[in-house]
Amino acid sequence: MDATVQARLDDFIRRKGLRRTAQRERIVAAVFSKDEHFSAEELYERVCTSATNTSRATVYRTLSLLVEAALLREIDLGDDQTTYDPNFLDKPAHNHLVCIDCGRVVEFEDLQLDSLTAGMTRQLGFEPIRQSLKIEATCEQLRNYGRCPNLIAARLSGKRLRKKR
Amino acid sequence: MDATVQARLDDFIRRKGLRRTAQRERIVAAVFSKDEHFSAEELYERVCTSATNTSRATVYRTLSLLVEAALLREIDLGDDQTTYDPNFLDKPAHNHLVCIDCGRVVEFEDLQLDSLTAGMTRQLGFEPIRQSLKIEATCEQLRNYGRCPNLIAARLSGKRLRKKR
DNA sequence: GTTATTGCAAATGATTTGCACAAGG
DNA sequence: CCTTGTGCAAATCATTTGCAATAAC
Repeated sequence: MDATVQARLDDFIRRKGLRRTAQRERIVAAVFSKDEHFSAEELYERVCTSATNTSRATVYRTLSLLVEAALLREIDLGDDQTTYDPNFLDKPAHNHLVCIDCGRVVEFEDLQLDSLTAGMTRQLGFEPIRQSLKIEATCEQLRNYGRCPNLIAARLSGKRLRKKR
Repeated sequence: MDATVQARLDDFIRRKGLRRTAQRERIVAAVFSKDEHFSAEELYERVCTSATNTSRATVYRTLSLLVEAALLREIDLGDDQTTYDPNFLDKPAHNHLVCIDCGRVVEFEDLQLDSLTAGMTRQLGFEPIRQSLKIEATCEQLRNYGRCPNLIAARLSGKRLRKKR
């Protein structure tokens, strides 16, 4: 876990008078151990091993705290569960490309995009706070070569691709 | 209801071998009677008067059909219900600005934005299909004058502003 | 007459919450 | 101690679904 995250977290805990518990430590560690997106359920599975008992309720409650502390962002990828993104402290306005075919999610930033949308927002009489661009696309690799490494990897790991109700 | 919508709908009904029922007619009429966004529940209330009986299930089922027929689009405005947008036949890639303060939703298009994102998508190895930009912003009017006509109107009509769980 | 459609009520599934017990400071 | 945090199970809430009754074609 990054020092910036640690510092911000300590500050948040102090300001809000929160307590340090084993569950929270474990959840926070799991959240920031990689910088991939995850769902609450995926996090729960990472954190609730046979040895350590952590309930879903606590996972959800801790996630809310981290979002409130601005250490984590909620994003909507079009499925029916919230996706959390631990990887944006140094990327204030990042956007997502979701592949309809292979499920890959690509994160990107673009200054030109940001200034374009900021200008539009002000023109409309608002002050921009946050933006998210979601691009849905198809995979050229899959179309041209009939296969895509990501799709194969996803199937092997049983990862959810897109679970629309 | 617009002739294009009617034609597309007729075509869809024919192709899929669907039947014309009183419920569907009523729902479709309600959907396209204005070009405002709505939730399934709002539509249900518009359509289920004392005289005519229409169940939520049928409303949901018809909404799915209309989305499948590409006559309606589902959008996510950050609350916990799907919002439907009947007003996009002539606006393929429209985007939304949601005001955190006054709840106003402004729809807009921008060709520059579209070509920018299309270029980025292709560079990443995908073919763009659909995009949605959601900008969250604060209301300058409210900040500068202490009030915003939209907020007042929304409160009077009891309209949902942002219902985050 | 078939086959699609409806309404109802029950099911689903992610998330939240009430509450009694446990644990941090 | 006193208050915050936890786990559990029950509650929510939008949406979906099974099924028997009904209505298109």
